[in-house]
Amino acid sequence: MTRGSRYNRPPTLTLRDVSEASGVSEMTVSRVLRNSGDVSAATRAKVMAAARRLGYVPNKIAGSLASQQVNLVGVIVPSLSNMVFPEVLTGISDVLDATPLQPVIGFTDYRPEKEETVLFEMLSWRPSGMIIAGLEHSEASRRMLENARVPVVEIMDVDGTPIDTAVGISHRRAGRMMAEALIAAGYRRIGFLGTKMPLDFRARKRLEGFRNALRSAGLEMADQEFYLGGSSIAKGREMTREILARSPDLDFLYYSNDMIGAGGLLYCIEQGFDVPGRIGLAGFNGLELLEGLPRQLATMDAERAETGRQAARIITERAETGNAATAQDREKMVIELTPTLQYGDTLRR
Amino acid sequence: MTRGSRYNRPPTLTLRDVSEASGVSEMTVSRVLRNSGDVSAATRAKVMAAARRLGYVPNKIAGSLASQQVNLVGVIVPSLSNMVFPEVLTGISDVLDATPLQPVIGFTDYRPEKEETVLFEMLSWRPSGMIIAGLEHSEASRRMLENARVPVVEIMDVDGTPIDTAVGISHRRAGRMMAEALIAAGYRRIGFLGTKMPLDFRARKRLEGFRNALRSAGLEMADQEFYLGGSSIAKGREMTREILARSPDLDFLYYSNDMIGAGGLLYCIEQGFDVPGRIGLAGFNGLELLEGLPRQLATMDAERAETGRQAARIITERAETGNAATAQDREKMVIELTPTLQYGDTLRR
DNA sequence: TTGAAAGCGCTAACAT
DNA sequence: ATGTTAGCGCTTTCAA
Repeated sequence: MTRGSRYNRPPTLTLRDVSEASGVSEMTVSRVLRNSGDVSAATRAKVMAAARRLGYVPNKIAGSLASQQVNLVGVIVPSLSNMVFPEVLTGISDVLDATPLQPVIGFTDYRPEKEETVLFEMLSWRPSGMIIAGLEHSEASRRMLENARVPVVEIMDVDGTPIDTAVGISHRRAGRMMAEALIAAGYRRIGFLGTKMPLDFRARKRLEGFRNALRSAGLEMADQEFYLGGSSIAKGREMTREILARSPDLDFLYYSNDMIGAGGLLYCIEQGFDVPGRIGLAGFNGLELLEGLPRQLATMDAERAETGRQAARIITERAETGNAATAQDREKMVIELTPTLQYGDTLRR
Repeated sequence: MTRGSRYNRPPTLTLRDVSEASGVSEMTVSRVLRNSGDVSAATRAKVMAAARRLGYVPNKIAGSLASQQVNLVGVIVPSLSNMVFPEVLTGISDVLDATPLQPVIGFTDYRPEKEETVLFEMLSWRPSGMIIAGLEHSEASRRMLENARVPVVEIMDVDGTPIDTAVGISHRRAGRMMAEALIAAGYRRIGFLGTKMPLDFRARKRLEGFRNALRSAGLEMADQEFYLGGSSIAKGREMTREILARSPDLDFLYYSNDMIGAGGLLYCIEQGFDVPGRIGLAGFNGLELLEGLPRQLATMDAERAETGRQAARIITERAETGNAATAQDREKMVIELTPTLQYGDTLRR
């Protein structure tokens, strides 16, 4: 049977082609192309020339099957739309770029079923590690991650029990910190504006932490406004109008993200409100992209790039030391990063 | 030699484990798990139960090697940071989600060498298709794409010769359209503000088209300002201050993207300029996220999501009809989408 | 409807 | 420094 005859598809080049073209055995060609083992400079040159001339591209499918090594790291995040995940991915890339590992990205759209599908799909490629947003997963997803025999890093949340390792900020603490800051600044009639999305656990935890801190200070949330769909400046503007129409005496508005916070800020400025005197405002995320607004919104930076970098580093280290250290035989580890409060121009000190 | 003994790594489950657990041959297990061929309901049930119980995850590496089919589509874009590529990716995902194909994303950071590396890496996985931003590639990259024997769709630009198929808007035409609109509106002293990045070919083509249209109308660009680094509202504000300090008589500012355009808009409003009377402004991209600013910036929408959808559709169709139709034996095809001019509140009609 | 055999393209392990 | 052999886990093909 001649090569390729099993399929009615034109075969791409193989090691064998390079071997024939260079007069060097397949095995040695393989060694040259992987920079592995001792190969004389002369043969190396012959092989490289032949490979380049033919335009040979190695087949990683075959290579990975043979070596039982796949230099991919699965990364699962909710979406790209809200600006926060691109920064995490950048952090991950920055670290992996210096290694043989390559990130492969998947999206859940905040839907557990989709997370399950994407995860199954990724694990079927036998990656060297998994980085996944959040600590809340379906039972099936947890089991898959536990059985996968690869290092697993859950990112952007540490409020809960990780499968293996978690890196990120505590959103409960972030909410609490913001509440404490604005109480200290003397604000008392506090409103909250945020997403209705029941599956954004991190937003929910921030709200919980915020509310608990208010209670500890003997305060209650005075009013709140929830919305569906994507965050935008326009949405924040509209919601702010509504909550203030209903509760004109609010003296602080806490937004679940900077995008809607920016809308609120623009609205308040237009209305001529004294910010931060008559009313204070704060968002969450520390979006650089909003710098340059007429005033700087108070916010809390979530250490996104650093989270990505640390997660990638953990995977890299463990992938190097062999796959001995996996979810099974390793103690759970939590790395909590500390968010920074930025007062900006919308929160009195 | 017992299974796995070649490696000192604990093996994950294989078909053979499911076969043994269910008392059905490996081959039939494979058929069940792929929904292929005729299998009796009884055996199917047995197999599914065993697979689920064991938590079996198929090994796509092995499967793809055997079947010579890889259900991956490589997608290469410059970056995620500037908001435009996430939308393209969303369009691609929307279409691929209904197929067995999965996107795999790579970034070039606008660097041809990195594009080359990423492309080589991707092709080594033998994907079913490639989607890549732009028409400008290094010689090596072009050759790789030509020899890859997979459908190739170049996106977001049609000003040039595609390797195989191109989908997107003409940036030259976009620049020209904007120039014609503002000339028709009576603006005459025109300034340009944009990125210095020599490798952002699309931004450059827009500028070329814009300039050519000015010349056709007997006008010259009155002043221009270039910057390095990422686009932000703050940057746009700063640049606008500078260009107007230097050339106070400008009556129109054309920004190479909406982000810096937004900064310019905020600056002009603050300065109390009559926009669009005394001075008109326009950006490029149609970023939804900026809706909600005090005024709506004139812009031109680049059909990003639609570009992604069409590209994905092309790959899907060709992947189905077998790999016969590849870059080699197919005529080059260009699909030009038409951008829409949005006047907003900053461009007189 | 089910099974057995061969082989996808490469690399680990073991010669030489 | 180079070559030989076996096999990675699955699917195609062919036989029963």
